[in-house]
Amino acid sequence: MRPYAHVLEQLRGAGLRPTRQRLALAKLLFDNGSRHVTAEMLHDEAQDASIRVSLATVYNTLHQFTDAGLLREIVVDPARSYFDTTTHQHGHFFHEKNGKLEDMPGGEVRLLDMPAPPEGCRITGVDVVVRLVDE
Amino acid sequence: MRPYAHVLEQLRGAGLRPTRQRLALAKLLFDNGSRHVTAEMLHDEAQDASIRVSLATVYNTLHQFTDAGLLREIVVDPARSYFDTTTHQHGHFFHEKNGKLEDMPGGEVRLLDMPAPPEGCRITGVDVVVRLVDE
DNA sequence: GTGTTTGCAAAGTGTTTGCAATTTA
DNA sequence: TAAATTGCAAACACTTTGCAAACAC
Repeated sequence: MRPYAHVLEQLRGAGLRPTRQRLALAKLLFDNGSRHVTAEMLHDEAQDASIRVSLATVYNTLHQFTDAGLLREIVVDPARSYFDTTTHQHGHFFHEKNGKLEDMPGGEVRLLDMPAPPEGCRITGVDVVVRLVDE
Repeated sequence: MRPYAHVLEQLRGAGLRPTRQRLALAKLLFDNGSRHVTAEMLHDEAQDASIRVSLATVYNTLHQFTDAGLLREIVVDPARSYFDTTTHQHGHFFHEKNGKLEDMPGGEVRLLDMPAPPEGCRITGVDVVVRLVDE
């Protein structure tokens, strides 16, 4: 459980007003441990919790939180964007059958023999996705 | 340069007739070394080479080639799908600025301390993408 | 009050699909 | 000739945008 004040602080730091919608979405995202959500999943969840918020605002909020460093966008599925509440470097298991995404246990993933990046380029992130099917 | 007969063979093996469109696209894809293309890129290229082929057919062909094991789909950009002519396991550098994708040199990427997949699951692929920006 | 944020509906983007015409074997 | 393939345009799913109304400070 992340302390609630932390989010308020981060929002302020990013110049984002703590509106009803943003606070409610932050609560859903950060009060339930490590999470991996799509815009639609979060929107449905808000509806279920009787939080009135439009899908457009959910999209905006997810991107604003990502820009503020509260979320990390994970690209695994060409059809939709996932957002991860765990922002430090770590790998993922992706279940192709049902679209479920989960953190790989065991902390940071390290690569053996990582080549140097091309001349003049800086690494902004290393994504490791292990794709799974039921057997 | 992959021998041309190889593609014909693979197409036949997958039950795909070697049509004018498929052969022309195969030529563009496999006669120029390691390539990373989107449907639109390949379509434009075909146009430039005066090959009449519709975008829908390019999409179909890319997926048929992928199912036949001639291509590998790489998910790096929520906005579009990339297809890689190198099908064995290897990592990628992705230039966020211009959307260029390139193979990481040095052969297969190995992960340190890879945790076992969840119970009852089989690994179908390991994707490693290093994201880059110019500095 | 002033500037930000929201919600709606419309527009946008990449991709897929239905179906008649064409092509392959 | 029978079955597969193509091309077009329409349909699709997800995401973004324009703008008036609502809200935060």
